[in-house]
Amino acid sequence: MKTASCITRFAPSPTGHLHIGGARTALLCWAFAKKAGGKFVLRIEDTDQTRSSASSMKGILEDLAWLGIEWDEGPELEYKGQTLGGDPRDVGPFFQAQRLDLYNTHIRTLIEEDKAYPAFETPEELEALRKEAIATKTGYKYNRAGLEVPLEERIARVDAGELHVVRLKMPDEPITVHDAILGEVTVEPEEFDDFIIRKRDGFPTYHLAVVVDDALMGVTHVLRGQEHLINTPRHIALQRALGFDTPSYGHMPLIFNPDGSKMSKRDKDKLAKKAVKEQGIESSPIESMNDEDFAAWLKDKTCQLASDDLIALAKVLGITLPEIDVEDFRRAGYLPKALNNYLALLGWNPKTKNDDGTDLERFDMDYLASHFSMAGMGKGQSKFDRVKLLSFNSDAIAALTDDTFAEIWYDWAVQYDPELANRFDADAMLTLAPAVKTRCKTLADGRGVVGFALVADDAIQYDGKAVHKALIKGDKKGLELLLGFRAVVEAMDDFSAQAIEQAVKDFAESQGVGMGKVAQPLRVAVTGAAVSPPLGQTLGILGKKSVLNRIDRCEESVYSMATKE
RNA sequence: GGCCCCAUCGUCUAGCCAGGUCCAGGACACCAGGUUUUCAUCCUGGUAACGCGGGUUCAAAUCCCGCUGGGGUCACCA
Repeated sequence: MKTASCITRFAPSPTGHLHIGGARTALLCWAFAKKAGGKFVLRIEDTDQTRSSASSMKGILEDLAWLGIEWDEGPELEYKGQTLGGDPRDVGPFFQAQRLDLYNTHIRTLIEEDKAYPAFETPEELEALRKEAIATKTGYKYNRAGLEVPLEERIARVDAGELHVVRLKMPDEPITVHDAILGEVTVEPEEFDDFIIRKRDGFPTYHLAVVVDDALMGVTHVLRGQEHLINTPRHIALQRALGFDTPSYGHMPLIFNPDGSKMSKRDKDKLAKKAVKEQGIESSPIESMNDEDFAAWLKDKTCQLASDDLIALAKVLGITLPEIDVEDFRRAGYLPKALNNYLALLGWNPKTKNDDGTDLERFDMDYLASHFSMAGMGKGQSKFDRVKLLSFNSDAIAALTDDTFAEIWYDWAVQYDPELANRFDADAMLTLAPAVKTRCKTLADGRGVVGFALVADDAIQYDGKAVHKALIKGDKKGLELLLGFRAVVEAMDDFSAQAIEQAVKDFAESQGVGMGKVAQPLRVAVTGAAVSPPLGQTLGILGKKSVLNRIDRCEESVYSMATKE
């Protein structure tokens, strides 16, 4: 095995979509490796047979690839004509379930060297002991009963095929973690018991697998969430028992919701359940689910819906689900660039000034890969501020060229908003691009900006207030100007945005009024509202015929409103 | 509850390690004004924080202690 100067890894368990917190961990691991000129390894921790799934694994790989967090080694994935992953150092496989022999070899060694031992208690027995400990308010610790069994008997029982777990004999000494972010953290031996390294089902526990794999894959730096800090002394003990080197550790602070709660996938279900109750819905409003399952889901606080069902439900309820998984952010129309930038900044700071003296906050993946350093890592937990992310995202969208925006928007729509993609093809979206780009914070927002073009000419809902203000108020000058300009439109051959703008300007001048006097009635007439993209673009998107239709329809609607008064 | 980690504007943070240049800087949000045919963009300005209490020191956001608060963890999950 060849060991590079720096090898980091991201090791998700394939039990669901990639959580946004996981994405940040992966991003910083990636950045750390890139900066050091090392390698970033992806490993799949699928030792929990009951919860792991191949589809989750695939989803996580795709999410990472979409973000642009490319792994040098690991499971292979074809993405946009590129192959990610591979095994150039021959350290695979990268699925823990395929590495059982490796783990068992090491476990056997530990047992032979009397550093680990089989234990025969059933989960039920241990649970009883644990409950007793809680009842008497003493901390629970495994009582080492497995060690009481004479060695020969242990061997005999194992050989006889009796179900057992294997536990590590924890050393009776304090263990210090030298953490790159938090400094030295020492934990006393009383805090640990002989934890399980192999389960009854023969699979290693996370602790054993992670230590063996990190060592065998040559991992030099482990960057992970702070929830693992207490595990690290266990891992160090395991490394010492196995004769492995201890890698450098860095435990980064966790990310929370703005209200301080954990960012959990369940938040989505929670919100949906609340909306269902508020709206008094009693039977399943979506086809893919029957009433029975719906009721069961509603009743059980911990019950989670499949992603597709949840999305369908949210649509019916008219609610926006909170984004928690990378997949949610993709669907909502965030750009990887903005998401990565925001994520990196959540807990890491480049500590660099821009030329104008402000702090550097906006940077891309190249910058991260060439400037990331542990020195910039913060220690405090942070809250996920969607509003700031939205700001990053709108800026990233606005900075796109029209061509790129149209391409990205179209691809997004094909995948997440087919209705939109049907109404506007890629060329139409290019026409829309200048109008939409600066007006949407996410790709999903784009729909709202061009909403006026999505309804049929005879289906426009006129905003009474806007109609009144622009067309009726005063001496009906608004309506007169509108009808006057209708003739101009009819005579136009070139119906481009520029030509329209010019025509409006010329017409206003000829009538001796300000541009607004012509523009607003026109805007209200064709969109139904007082707000829309610039007139040239608005009319251009609709096309000449549609504009004339809408002006006529508006005229009728004004007469009917006037009659009512 | 035990153990462990953390603590600067509403939020993310710079400053803290090597105390004075900090009546604390930036970003997002918010408020006001300007540009604009509306909206958005953009520009200008503004409001806003060192959790509390002790120490050490000529001097503390920065060092020490306590408290409070937040978080993690205590699985045959990872």
